[in-house]
Amino acid sequence: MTMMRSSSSSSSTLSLLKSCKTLRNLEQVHALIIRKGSEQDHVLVTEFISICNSISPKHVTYASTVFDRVLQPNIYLWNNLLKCHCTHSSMATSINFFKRMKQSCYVAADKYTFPSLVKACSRVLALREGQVVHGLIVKYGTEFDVFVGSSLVDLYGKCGEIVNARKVFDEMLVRNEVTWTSMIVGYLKIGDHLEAKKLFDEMPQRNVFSWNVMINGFVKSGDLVSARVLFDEMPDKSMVTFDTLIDGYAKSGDMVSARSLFDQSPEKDIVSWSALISGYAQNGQPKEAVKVFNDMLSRNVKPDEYVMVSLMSASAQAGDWELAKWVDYYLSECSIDLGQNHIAAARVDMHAKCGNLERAATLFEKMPTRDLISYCSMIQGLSVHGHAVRAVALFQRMLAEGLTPDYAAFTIILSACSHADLVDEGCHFFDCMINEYSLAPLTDHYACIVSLLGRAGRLKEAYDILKELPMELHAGAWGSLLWACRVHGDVSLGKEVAGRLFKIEPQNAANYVLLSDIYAASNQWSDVNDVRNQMNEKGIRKLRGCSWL
DNA sequence: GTAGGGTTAG
Repeated sequence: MTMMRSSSSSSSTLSLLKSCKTLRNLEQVHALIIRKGSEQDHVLVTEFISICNSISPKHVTYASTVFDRVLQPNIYLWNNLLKCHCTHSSMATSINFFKRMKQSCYVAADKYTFPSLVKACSRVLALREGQVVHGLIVKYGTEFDVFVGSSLVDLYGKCGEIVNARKVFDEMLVRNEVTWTSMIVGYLKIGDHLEAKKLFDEMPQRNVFSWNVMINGFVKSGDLVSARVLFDEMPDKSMVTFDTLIDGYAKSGDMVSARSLFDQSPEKDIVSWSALISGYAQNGQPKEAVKVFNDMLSRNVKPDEYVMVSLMSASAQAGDWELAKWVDYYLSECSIDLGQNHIAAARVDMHAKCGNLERAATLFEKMPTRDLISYCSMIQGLSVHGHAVRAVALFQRMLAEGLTPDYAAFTIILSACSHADLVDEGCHFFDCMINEYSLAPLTDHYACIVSLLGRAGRLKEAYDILKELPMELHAGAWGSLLWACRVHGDVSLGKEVAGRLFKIEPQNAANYVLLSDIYAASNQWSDVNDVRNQMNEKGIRKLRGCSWL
């Protein structure tokens, strides 16, 4: 403050302003501006707004109040606060602010006004609003500015309006790397990799963005070979370049390449660590994921929400109760926003899969709103740990809350019923799936319902469900029905079912053995012999329990 | 005399 008092000229206030790092600093300089009667100093207020914007998105309102005290804001001021709104507020807020600006008789929009406004539209793919802005751009005569043009190419490209994007691009008088890159993004967006690559090869200058965009385009389309070729050609790779390809390898399941590139990467940022951890978790190597996570901690890299979600998924898969407890504790201590549904759902899922059902239930109930994902995590947790009745009750509650179950939700509830022989409930949900939610059951759903009916001895009902379906898709369900026929000694249905199974999987010894057992159980020894002869004729050998290890 | 804009990754 002593330093502030001694400063008298506007330029020293300006440099003080530039050195502000926190809201507290800003407030102090703000007080100084007021005391010195500089509230109408356009340069100072412009800088103030810009600093507000860079310190935190939350300070847009603060910037607005300072702006509102300026009697005749000039174009710099309007444009600067418009930019704040465009980067942090909703598109509607930004457009409303722009309307206020248009009504002000002191200023006219210029070429600096529009790029951020177009970006506000492109961010939310608001094509209609973007087109209106494009009209204004022409009206104000700013369409030949390279920044304005690039923003329009970006808007149309991101909205999939490739013809309009190209039209703007072709009509521009000056194009730079950003213009070309935006055009390439447009072609990649509609999946035209050939045209994208053509532009990439044609463009006079490339920067790091252009390379990364093109590499990412190949990665997204699954063409990791082309991505790698470009990667190896690229002169000055950035962190993003490594991140993109490491993540591409990890998502495609090629953890060997992902790991090797990660090890080559000169620095490792949070995105690379996250890609590797998530890759191991998604590819069934939870232990490896945890190892990488520990390695990351030991290098003092702070995990973020992406990393924590992957780590929770790994803990859930590994069923590692101790690890789950530690992760839970870590989450409660760190600054990650635990209110987000996908994080809460992952947390519930982790505890449920690790068998800590009470903790899962507590977290589940504490969620402000429960979505389908978190319900399913909780229901599945109850089901696999033997609480089918609670699982059914929770499923009912989910329906009562008005959530719409999908295929996966029905698989979970039918399998819960099937594990606990809840026949009536299972039949009810199966019926509900078809008639109330208009979902045609898939293989897994048929397998659950048939095994459920079969174990309950309701063989005819199971048969009636299956007989109308294309057999090839449901061999498993037919097999489970045959098993039920053996358990309940139904010879005639067993013969019928086995006959069908022999047609679609003639080499599966288990079906012959089951039929032969069915005959044997009712003392039809000549039929037993017939089945054995059939097996011999077809050269099928009964598989003995064996292990390759 | 002094100020401002557009393109990439999980």
